[in-house]
Amino acid sequence: MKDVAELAGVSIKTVSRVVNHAPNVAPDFVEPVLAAITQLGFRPNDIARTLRNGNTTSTIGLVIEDLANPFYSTIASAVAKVARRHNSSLITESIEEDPSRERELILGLCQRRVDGLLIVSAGSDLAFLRNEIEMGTPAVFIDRPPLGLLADTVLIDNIGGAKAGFDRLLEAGHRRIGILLDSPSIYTMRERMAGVQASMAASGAVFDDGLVRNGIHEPAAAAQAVADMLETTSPPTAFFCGNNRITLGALAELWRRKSDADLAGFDDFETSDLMPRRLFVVGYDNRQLGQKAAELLFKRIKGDRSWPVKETIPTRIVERGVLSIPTQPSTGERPRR
Amino acid sequence: MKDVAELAGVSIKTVSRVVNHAPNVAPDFVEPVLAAITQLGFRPNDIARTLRNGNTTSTIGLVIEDLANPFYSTIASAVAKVARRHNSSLITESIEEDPSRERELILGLCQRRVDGLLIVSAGSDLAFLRNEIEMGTPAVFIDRPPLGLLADTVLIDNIGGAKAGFDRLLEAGHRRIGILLDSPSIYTMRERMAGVQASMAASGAVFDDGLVRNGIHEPAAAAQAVADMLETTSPPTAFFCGNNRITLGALAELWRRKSDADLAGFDDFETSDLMPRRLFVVGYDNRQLGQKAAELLFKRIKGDRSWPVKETIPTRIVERGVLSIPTQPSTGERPRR
DNA sequence: GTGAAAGCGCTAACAA
DNA sequence: TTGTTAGCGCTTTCAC
Repeated sequence: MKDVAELAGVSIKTVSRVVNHAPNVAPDFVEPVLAAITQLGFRPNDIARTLRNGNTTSTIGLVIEDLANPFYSTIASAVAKVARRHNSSLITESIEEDPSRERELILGLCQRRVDGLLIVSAGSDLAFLRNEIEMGTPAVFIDRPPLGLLADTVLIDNIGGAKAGFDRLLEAGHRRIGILLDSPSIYTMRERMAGVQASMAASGAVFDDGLVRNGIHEPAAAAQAVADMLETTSPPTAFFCGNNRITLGALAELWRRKSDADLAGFDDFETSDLMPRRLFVVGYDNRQLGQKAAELLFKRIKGDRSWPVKETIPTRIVERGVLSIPTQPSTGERPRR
Repeated sequence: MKDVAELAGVSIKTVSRVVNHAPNVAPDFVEPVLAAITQLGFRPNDIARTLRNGNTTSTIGLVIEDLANPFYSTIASAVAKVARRHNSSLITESIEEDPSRERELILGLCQRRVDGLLIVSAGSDLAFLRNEIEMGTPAVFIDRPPLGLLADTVLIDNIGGAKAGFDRLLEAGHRRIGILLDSPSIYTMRERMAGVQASMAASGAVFDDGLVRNGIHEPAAAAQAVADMLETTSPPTAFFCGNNRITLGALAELWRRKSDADLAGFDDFETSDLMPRRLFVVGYDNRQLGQKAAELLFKRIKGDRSWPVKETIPTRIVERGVLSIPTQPSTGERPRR
């Protein structure tokens, strides 16, 4: 910047004014400055600018498990769109398989002085964040409420959705329904299991421990669980899956075995209407999770200090599979995921 | 930091040393400093640190079209993993539907002083980047070479893959093959079309303009194109699709019409083995695109000034669809996409 | 082993 | 309207 000023024969401050399109600069000055800028390839340094201007970095941080999972990438996409509207950029940190890293990643973002945080928590204790929030870094939680903290949260209607999905299987006449879930340490899994139990209670069905499989973290494990259960003496006639990855694994295994066991799963997904058999999915607008959370966050960033908000995204049961394909293809319009 | 120093009764510099785990600090000093840090909730300001330390932000920038598309989010995930290994964070900027924004997004990242850039170019002229690269912000290009610039690039074998895919349809006996592509302004589409033409040339097939549809940007448009072509007087007996989104739209429409037209498409995708009919896909390791590019970038960041490199990821043809499902479910292990 | 002072690149406040 | 000065929060000389 000093070099530009020298080359243009003006003061460093004038350069600053030109760069920032300040109102009062003599037109005679602006031109040589611009020339010098291009000649020297000068780019204003946002780092220095941020340091000077009270630390608003125009950056927000997003903490998720893994961008490769469409659930998270859809959220990230929605967040990015809102961020852009607010002239903000997005730093994404992936926890991947190691929840213990959650804390260090979040603190790293705080050190970078992001304007705010969006967190799909892996479940670790987030009490330490209270300080950071008080120090001026607001945080909004997505899909799972924070542990040890009261803060804005955007959730899916897990209980209602799971109940409705399970209801559908009961309505179809099933009485032995296999239940496939990821680890109960995950909030959504506990909630969805509660929804299943609510459905059972309402219908007078009897809960059978042997029909529940936990800790299923990938499709292959779901397939294995389905295989195991189908080979018992009294196999389930239907399965309820706790998320989309489990649904996919279960579906593949059912197909492979030419089993006609019914299937319902939480989460819709992009190609659900092209699946080779009927299935019920608990669908919702995945993008809304990210969008609403980001909008809440920017309200906070702008100074909103009102009481923390909890929003819940509604769900609906949809029948999917090629048997239910509509007359006009809808692949492009349905919420992805 | 000044406050911490005061509270701990030491100099500001000592605080700095403690925070940075500097080698030579008297143990007597470190403890009260740490106490003061926790008491005051002090977090070192990375912004200021960066400014002082010659502008290495430990951040890289990724410019893509949209995280909601699994093609891009898989790349982003792979990049994030490499970045983490190098203690770097990832800022992702989405061009979305407006390629003219590419330049401004890239320059914005330069102003933020990212250590390097990873770009899936939307095709605008990137000559301006030469300056930035010379000024010390290396850039690596993914999936499409930069326009007006020589720089590291990681590509897919588009021509070879498309040729092999088209060959497969010809081998199956098809002579009228519909070709569905996104806009020819996209590099990969031109390359893949070239691959198709190479296949035709090798087999002596005659090129028919009427069998090509361009500018298909979403599944619904692909479905429409398939519908149109099937209703002509001499409809194609097979379709070749330029990318995964087109393949999905075409597949949905073929299913809806109960058409047994054959299908081949560039890009594999997560649920391809659960599609209700046979299809051929041009598969490749999608994560490698991001991973190799990121590794190249970090080499550059570390000072490698050797001649620009061009890497090509190989492809292979795979038959997908439930008819080809293997004995053991493979959903969890195949490269996604 | 520790501290004082200078400065990273920029801009707000003030002076000219 | 333009330039000078000071300082954002930190770290790096270089004395002490």
